[in-house]
Amino acid sequence: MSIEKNIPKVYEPQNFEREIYEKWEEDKNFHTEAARAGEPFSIVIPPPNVTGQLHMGHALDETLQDILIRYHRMRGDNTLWMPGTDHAGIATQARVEESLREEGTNRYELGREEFLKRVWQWKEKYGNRIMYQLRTLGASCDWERERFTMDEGCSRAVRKVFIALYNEGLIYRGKRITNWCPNCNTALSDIEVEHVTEQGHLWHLRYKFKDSDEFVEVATTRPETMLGDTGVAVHPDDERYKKFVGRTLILPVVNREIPLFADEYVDKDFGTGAVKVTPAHDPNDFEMGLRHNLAQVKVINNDGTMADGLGKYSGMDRYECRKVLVEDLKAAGVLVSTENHEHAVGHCHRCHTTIEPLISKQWFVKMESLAAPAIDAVKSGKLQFVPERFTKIYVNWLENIRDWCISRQLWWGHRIPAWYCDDCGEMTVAENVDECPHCHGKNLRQDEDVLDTWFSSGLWPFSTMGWPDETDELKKFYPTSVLVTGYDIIFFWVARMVMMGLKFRGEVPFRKVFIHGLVRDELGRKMSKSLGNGIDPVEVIEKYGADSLRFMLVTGNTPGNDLRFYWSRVESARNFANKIWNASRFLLMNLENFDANFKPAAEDLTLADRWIISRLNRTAASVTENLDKFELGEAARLMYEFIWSEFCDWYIELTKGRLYGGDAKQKSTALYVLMTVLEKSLRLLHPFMPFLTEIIRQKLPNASGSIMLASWVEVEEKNFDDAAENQMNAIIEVIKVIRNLKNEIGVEARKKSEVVLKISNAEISEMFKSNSNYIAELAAAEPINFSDDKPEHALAGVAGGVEIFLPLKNLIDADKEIARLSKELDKLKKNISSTENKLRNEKFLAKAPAEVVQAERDKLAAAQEKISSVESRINQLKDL
RNA sequence: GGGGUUGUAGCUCAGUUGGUUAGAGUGCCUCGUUGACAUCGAGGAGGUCACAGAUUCGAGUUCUGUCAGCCCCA
Repeated sequence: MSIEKNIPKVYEPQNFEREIYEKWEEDKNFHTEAARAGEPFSIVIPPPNVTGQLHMGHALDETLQDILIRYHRMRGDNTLWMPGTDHAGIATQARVEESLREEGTNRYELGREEFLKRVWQWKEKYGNRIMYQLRTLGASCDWERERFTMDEGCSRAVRKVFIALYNEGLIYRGKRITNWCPNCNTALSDIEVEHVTEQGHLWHLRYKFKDSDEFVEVATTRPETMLGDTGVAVHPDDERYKKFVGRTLILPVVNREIPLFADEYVDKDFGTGAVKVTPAHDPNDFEMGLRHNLAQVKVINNDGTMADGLGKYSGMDRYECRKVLVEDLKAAGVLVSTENHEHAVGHCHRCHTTIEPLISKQWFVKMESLAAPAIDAVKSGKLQFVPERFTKIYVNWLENIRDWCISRQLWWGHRIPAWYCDDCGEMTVAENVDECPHCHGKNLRQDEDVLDTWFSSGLWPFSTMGWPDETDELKKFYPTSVLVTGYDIIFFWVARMVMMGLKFRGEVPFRKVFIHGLVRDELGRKMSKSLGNGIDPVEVIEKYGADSLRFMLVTGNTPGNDLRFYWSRVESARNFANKIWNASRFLLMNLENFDANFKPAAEDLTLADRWIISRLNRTAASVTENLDKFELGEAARLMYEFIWSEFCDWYIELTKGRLYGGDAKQKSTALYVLMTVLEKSLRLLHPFMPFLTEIIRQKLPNASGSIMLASWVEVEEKNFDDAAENQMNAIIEVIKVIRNLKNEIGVEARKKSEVVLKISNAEISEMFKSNSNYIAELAAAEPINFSDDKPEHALAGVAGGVEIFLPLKNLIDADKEIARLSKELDKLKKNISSTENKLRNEKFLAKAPAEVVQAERDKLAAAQEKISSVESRINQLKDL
C-alpha cells in the first residue's frame, strides 16, 4: 500500500485542521437555504462582542452549539446556525476611548461624528477577529448569513420596535432616579449593577428641631448625601417618634428646614429607626420623596464630584467630601457615634466603579405587560429550560421586574429615534423626520442618547432573519430550535429575547434554552483579565488541536454546572484522539489488498464480531438518546468508552489472530467488521471531534464525501445480541482472571502458561471450547485444557461459572498463595452478606419483583460456588 | 432576608425515572517497548457517597433537618 494512503504515526492536528475547515467552507457545507428539505433545526449564535476575542467561555458555548448543529445536520434536518456579532456599546466605546487617550485626545475633542468614524474603523480592524477564531474551533456557522447588531437590517428592526413600543405607550421618557456610573458616564439598567458586600460605617447624626432643643438621631451609611436631605422619615407605628411627626428639623451645615414625616417604608429596627431622606441620591428616598412631595436636591454631579452651591464641599470628590464632612460634623457635635456596618454597595458591572444613584431624564420600557406572556411561555411549556431548574430563576425575575432604563449616554450604538423641535419644543418619535409634525419647523435635533446594547440583541432571533420583512427564513427557522448560553445572561438577554419575540412575532424565539456554566481556572476562580488567569483557547488549539479542546470542554461536566479548565484534561482528550488515530492507522495498514466490495456472510461472523457490532449499535442508540436530551458530556463519554475500552482494547486485539492467521476469508471478515465499526464510530463522534473524524474517514474505502454531510448512524436493533455480549463478557472475565493470576505471582503476562478450565455447565463449556483461541491469544494461555478435575498445585480463580487453574509446577510459594486466597475469600464473604440479608428478609421475598429476587438468588449461588472453590483451594494448599 | 446550587477516590468530576461488587480522567504503586498507539499496554492500592433522621423489601439516588462552600436576587 502506498504511504500516502495511510496516516503518520502520531496524531498532529496542526497539520490538517485548517485545511479541512477551508475545504468545508469552500464547499459551502455550512450553508443552507430555507427552501431545502428537512425538518428545520436552527440556532442563533449568542453574538460575541465585535472587537473582542475568543475566550474559554465562547469556546464552550460554540462547541456545544456546533455539536448540536452537526448532529442535526447529519440527521438530515435543514440546519441553520446563524452567526454574528454584537456592537457591545460600552465595551467597544471604552476601548476606542482608551486608544484616544493614548493619542492624547478624547471623544469630545473629536466630536460625535468623527468619533463614530473612529469606532467603525476600529470595528473594521479588530471586528470579526473572533469570527475567524471560531473557525479554528471548527464552528460550522452559515457564514454567508453573518450579521451584526448595527448593520442596516438589525438597525431597522431596532427603530421599528422602538417606535412601536413608544406608540403603544410601553416606552416613555421621564426624570427618574437611575443607576449612574460616574466613570462610564452613563445611566445603567438595574441588572447592570452588581451588589458587593462591603465593610462600611453607620454614622449617627443628630438633627435638631427648629422650635426646640430636642433632636432626632438618624443613622446613615452615606453622610455626604446629607447635604441633599429634604426630610427625615420614621415608621408610623414607632412609639419613640410618634410625637415628632409633622414637626420641622434644621438640617445641620446647610441649615435647611426639613420635615419629619412617617412612612411605612422605614424599618424600625434598623439604626435608630429614623432615616434621613435624600430623594435625589437614593432610589428608596426618591420614592418616599414622591409620596411626601419632598424637594429633590442634587448634590452630587454626574462625574462623582460635589455640586456647586455647597460651599467648601463643592468640587470635592464624593468620598473626599465624606471624609471632610464627617470631621466637620464631629467638630460641630452633630456626629454622635460611628459603628462598623456591612452593607451591599452597587458597582458598575463593566468598570466596577461605585454606582451613584442620580436623577436624570432617561428612556424606559414598561415591563409588566411584556413580562406576563414571557412567564406564561415557560409555564405552558412553549419554552423549556435545560436544565429545568433555571425556569424558576427566570420566572422569579420576571415576576419582580422593574422598568428597564434603555437610554445610554454613549455615542456608539443605536441612536434613539426621537426628535426635538427647537421651534415648538415638541418631541416626535419616528423613523425619519424632515419637519416637525406639530409646527412644521425645520429645527429638529435628534435625541443624543443611544440604546442599551441589549435592546438590539433582544431582537436578534428575528432581526437576523430579515424582520420586519416576512422572509422565507423567518417562516422556516423561527422560532429557533434552541438557544445555547450561559446562566449569567438569562436576565440580560434570554428573558428580553423572549419578551420581544412574543411581542413582535407572537411566538417564543426558541423552544429550548440550553444553559451552561462558566469555565473556571484550575483553582475554581472565574477567568478574568484582571486576575490574568485566562487561558486562550487559540493557544490550546495550537498546542493540542481543536478536537481535543472541544472534547475536553464537553466531557466531565453536566448541563448548567461550571467546569474547571485543566491542561491535563486537554492532554487526556488529545490522547484519546491519538488512540483513534492509531487504531485507524492499524486498520489502514491491514487494508492493503482488501476488496472494498467484500461483504461477509452472516454465518462467517465470529462471536467477537457479533459482540462488537452489538456493542456499537447499543452505543449508537445511547449516544443518540443522550444528544436528544442535551446530555452531551454523557454522549461523549460513551463514545470514549466504546472506542477505547471495547473497540481498541478488546476488539482489535481479538481480530489479530485472524488478520495474521493466513485464512483470507477470515481476514476479510475481520477487516470488514473493523472498517464498518470504525466508520460508524467516526460518524457518531463527528459532532464532538469534527476534524479528526473527517480526515480519517476520507481514508476509508467504504466512505465517500465529507463526514459532516454523511447521515447519522442508524441504530439496527436486529444487531443487538445479548447472547454474544454475555458470552464475550464471560471470555473477557476469564482472560482478566488469568492475567491477574499471573500478575499476582510476578509471571509476565505474555509468558505462555498452561491453563486448565473446569466448567460444570455443558453449554458454557462448549462455548469456551469453541472460542478458546481468544483466551489463548489475549491471556497467553497455552495449552488450554478442559477438565472436570482440579489440577494439583495450581493457582486458582473463578469467573462466570468457570474455574480457572494455572498449574505452577514448582514455582509456587504456598504460604503466599494462601494469604492471597484468604484475602480474596474475605472480600467474597463481605460481598455475599448483603445478598444473604436480602434473601433472609421476608418482606423482600414477598414484595420485590420476582426477577429481582431471582437475580439475588442467582447471585448468591454464584458467589457461594466461588467461595467454596476458593476455600477448597486454600485447604488444598494447606495440605501441601 | 428570599431563592438556587454543590458536598461521591489524593485532585477534578460522572452516576438520567430507587435494584449486581458505586465509576471515569488525572495522580500514585508494580510489571511490560519486535509492529496501531509509551500521547501505549497489563495489573494494583485508594470511597462510612458531608452529617442526622424519615419513606421503602431495598437509598449515592426520594423527603425533612443540620453543617460547610459557591451563586443569584433584595
